[in-house]
Amino acid sequence: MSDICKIKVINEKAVKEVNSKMLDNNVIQKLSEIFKVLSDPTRVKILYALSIRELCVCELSAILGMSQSAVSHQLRLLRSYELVKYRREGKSVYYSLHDDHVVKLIKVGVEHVSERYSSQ
Amino acid sequence: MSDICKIKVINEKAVKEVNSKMLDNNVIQKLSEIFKVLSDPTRVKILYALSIRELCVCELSAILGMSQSAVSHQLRLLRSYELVKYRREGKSVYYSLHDDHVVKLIKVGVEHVSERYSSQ
DNA sequence: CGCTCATATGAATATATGTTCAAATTAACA
DNA sequence: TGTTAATTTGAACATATATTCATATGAGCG
Repeated sequence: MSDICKIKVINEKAVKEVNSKMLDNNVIQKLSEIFKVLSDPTRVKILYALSIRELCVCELSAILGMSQSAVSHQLRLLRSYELVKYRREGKSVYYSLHDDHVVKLIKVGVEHVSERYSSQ
Repeated sequence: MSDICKIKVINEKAVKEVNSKMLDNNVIQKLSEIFKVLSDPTRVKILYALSIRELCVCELSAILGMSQSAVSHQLRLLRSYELVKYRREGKSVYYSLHDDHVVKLIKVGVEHVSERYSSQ
């Protein structure tokens, strides 16, 4: 925070240009938050699974090969971001996607990954 | 890992269906990795800034209001994922985007965020 | 060469986070 | 109502990670 580089002329131009076009801090924040949610394999699997069909915690834990507790913790997080919703049916709680915004992101991500690790 | 739920009939059907349609583990892994890169506000800012124009470390640190060291550490990470490339010009090192795959992701993310926090 | 500026790097620290374990809810059902 | 199954929750632990500080590298320049 102290040692900012000394070059003046060229910098100011570039810095000002970029600053004027930079995304709003609030948007950046929300953006990185949503990416953080998707930065965990378990959560991506859960969301993708739910994009196929509604599932209860038990089924999810079987699909993921993980403890119900771990799955439940992740579902709690996904709930807090309003990415999933749930309904109770007897003893089971069925989860589904709140909407399909996130699945779009995942699909674009899949494209990115494929383009990166196949042709190139 | 021990207590998988006891319901048999309904589950097997759902579990099998989802498992058959589930994304490859390798893809999931790579997917969450790229999302993890984007899960930090600083890195998103860097990538977005570089999508506007080529910048040296010094300019980036001015734009972000962060120490050169912190920026350099993040650039190193972005380099390791081949998201940015660089060229030396005298004492400065100029960074630019390796390609624009990631910017696509960021832009879809921005759409997601806007749709989420404006209309709804 | 010695000096300075731009950048990189390594160690250290503080903080965040994913899973496990144990215990608590909640609903069905006999 | 007492038992069991499905889920949730809280604490704890281990691991990851973003930034800082100090130092190293590397290029220009006198």
